[in-house]
Amino acid sequence: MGEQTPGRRARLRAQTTAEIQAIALRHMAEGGPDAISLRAIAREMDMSGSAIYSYFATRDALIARLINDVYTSLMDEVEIARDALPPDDIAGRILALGQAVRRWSVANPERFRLIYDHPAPGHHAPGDGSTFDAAKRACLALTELVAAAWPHAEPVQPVGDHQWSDFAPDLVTAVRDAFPELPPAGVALAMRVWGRMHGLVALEVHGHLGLLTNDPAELYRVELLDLIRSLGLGQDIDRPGISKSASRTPPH
Amino acid sequence: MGEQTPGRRARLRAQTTAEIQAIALRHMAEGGPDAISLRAIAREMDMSGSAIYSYFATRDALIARLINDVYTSLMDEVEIARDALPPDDIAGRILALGQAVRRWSVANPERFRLIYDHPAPGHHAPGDGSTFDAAKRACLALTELVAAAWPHAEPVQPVGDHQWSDFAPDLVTAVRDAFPELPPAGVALAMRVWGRMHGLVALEVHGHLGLLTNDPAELYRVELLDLIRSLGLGQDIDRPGISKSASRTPPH
DNA sequence: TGTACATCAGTGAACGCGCGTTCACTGATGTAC
DNA sequence: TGTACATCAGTGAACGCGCGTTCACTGATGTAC
Repeated sequence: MGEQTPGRRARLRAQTTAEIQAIALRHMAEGGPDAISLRAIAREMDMSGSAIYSYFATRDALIARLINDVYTSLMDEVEIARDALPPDDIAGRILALGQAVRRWSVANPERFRLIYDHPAPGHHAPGDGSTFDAAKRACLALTELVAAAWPHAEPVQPVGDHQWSDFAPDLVTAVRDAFPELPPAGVALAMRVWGRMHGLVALEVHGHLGLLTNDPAELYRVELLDLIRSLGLGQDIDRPGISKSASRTPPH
Repeated sequence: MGEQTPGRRARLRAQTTAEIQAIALRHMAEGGPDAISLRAIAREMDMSGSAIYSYFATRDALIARLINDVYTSLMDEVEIARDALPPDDIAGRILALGQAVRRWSVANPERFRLIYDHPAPGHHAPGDGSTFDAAKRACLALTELVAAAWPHAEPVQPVGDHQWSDFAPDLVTAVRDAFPELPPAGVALAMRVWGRMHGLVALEVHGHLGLLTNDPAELYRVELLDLIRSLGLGQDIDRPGISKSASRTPPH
């Protein structure tokens, strides 16, 4: 009774697969990526260790899947935050995107480490393809905003020496398709914006900032404001939506 | 014959200790921090596994020592690069410091990971004291430059909400001693500068940038120029010492 | 210069651990007639 | 509706591995008289 298109077995299978991943993520959150052990996961599920092999061919396969899913969920969340603001509010969107990145990262430090630190020990990214796709997605989301800001940004940005040939061919075709007006320097700027958003967050997630300040959120907010200024959008940053209170708990 | 003050035994001892550390660093460079195995080190030195315990009480003790030494050597190198320029050339010093950070990091990716990523699995920083000192040293080096730039930077930086109470007491006293004119916002700016220098480098070291561009050095150079501009030192960045050719191999 | 003793670097066997992965298997769940 | 068969999730024992750490010890190097 109750056989949908996926089939009962298929559903149970998917559910077990999901449970394995969930436990793996929790173990990772508790003990780092090395703490992912097929035997330990099986133990927690009251299964024999070998049972996992019906779901993942190998420990590496599980980890590769986790990386993929985690990166996707980060980008989903970030894009939702960005899309909460109107497309023409570029400054607001950049701020929202940046703060979403930080929020997610601080809330999920181990997942952050999984995708941004080196892969778990012994793990070699399979084909590198998926990681590349994820990085490209992140970079493209930023490129879209930078492309919109480019007319304001170009006059106030330092002149660098960037050619199309400096970038990965895949990325180049994707960018030229989507943003025909954007020169190589714009792509470079998008990557620098990515790096700038990454820096403080990486320090915080790895515990280096917490020893020095107890208000990293404000530090990051100001950094984003300066970033927005450096994109030539300085005139937009004192609007109400961007006020301090929006990003910080009670003003005192 | 030939007994100096340290004593022959003491010298041999120091030498063996150094060799253990060197091998540990090499193993780490090859297989990540997990690849540090006391037994493997001993094997390579043609010693029994237990012999290591005359030199380090525990695996964690070895790693703690490595972190300390590596952080110190990074900061030594960085400060030398900075001091190659005259003290009043603030923009030049910032650029030199930043590029030294990147140079060292790209040349020693595993050491970078050792000090900036999470500690090796199972390793809890002993007392956190040493890591704190190292982070403080890095932050103070930047604070010195930011303090010098502050009169130029303040008018062009976004206004944030920073109090002395937002920072670690140790840091506050150190800063107020050394730079009495610098307000809390200046300390915050120093940390943001740190984060900004860290971001692109972290992405590059972890292999995320290499998939997208093959000239991360130029990306980083332009980022530093923009950073210098955002400190109000824009007028200084077109001097010869800062020209592109200084940071990049042949112009074509 | 020679002898007696203390130091201490290094040995090697052992303990106990958890791991990834393979393999021949059982028994329940679903499918076809 | 009932029977015969195929599927396949899960079992449990085993292989072989490397690890950190402890412990009682040996033998060379240094020191004191």
